[in-house]
Amino acid sequence: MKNSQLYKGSLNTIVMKLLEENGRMYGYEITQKVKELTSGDLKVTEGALYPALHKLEAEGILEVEVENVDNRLRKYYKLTEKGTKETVNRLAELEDFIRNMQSLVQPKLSY
Amino acid sequence: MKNSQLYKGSLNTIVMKLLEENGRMYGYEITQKVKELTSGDLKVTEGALYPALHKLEAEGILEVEVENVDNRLRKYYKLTEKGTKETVNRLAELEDFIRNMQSLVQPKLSY
DNA sequence: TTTTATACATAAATATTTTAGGTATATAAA
DNA sequence: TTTATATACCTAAAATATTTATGTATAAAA
Repeated sequence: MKNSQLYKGSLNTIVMKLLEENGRMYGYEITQKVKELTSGDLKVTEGALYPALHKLEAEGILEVEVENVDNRLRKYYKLTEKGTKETVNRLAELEDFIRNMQSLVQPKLSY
Repeated sequence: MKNSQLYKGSLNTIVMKLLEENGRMYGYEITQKVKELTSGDLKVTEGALYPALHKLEAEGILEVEVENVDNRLRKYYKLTEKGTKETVNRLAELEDFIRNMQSLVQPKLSY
């Protein structure tokens, strides 16, 4: 995703949260949305994203709707009921993670 | 480290910051300190920690001083000069990471 | 007409961590 | 006194996630 190792393990949470916000999204759209929301700082690579989407679908977290737009394939993903519940947990874990990291390193985050 | 994937990739940063704070520490001490600072929430496993310490040492980020305390071996690690410089970068990356994750997960705060 | 953008995908290599052991001493509990 | 817990190090196989490097194909822009 980036040259920082820190993003490892955060992709699923990012995807799930974006889908919770936006209802349904397709893979390419997710890569663009992440770039936009982080001012170009974070680039989700396709080699990471597509396998992640497939795995979340296999786990019953996401479901897919295939559509054809302008002669191009699009696979829209959205959270299942199970996925919506699981997203709540993931976001709580993210909050714990950020809180714990701040306890450990106390970065000066005075924005 | 935990059942949350989010901590993947953060171990080096945690270790380096703790050593920056505390001058020198030994492995077991690091595991206890992390537990303490996160109120028992985060447990650094030895299977992750020791290989990480060895790798940071091999990279010239850390250096080691072996001592014998109460008939038990202790390997004190501290940052090298290179390691101290590198720690500044890692902490900046962590701040970027946290800021980006907050942009992604709390988009409502961006306006 | 060549490049860029859109849109999907996989496979080998790499990196990190988990899981599951192992050795050994000191102290507290049963 | 035996057992469990705490201290203190370690590694190796397996699991997991991601990077890097490709591949296919259409549409639009330079």
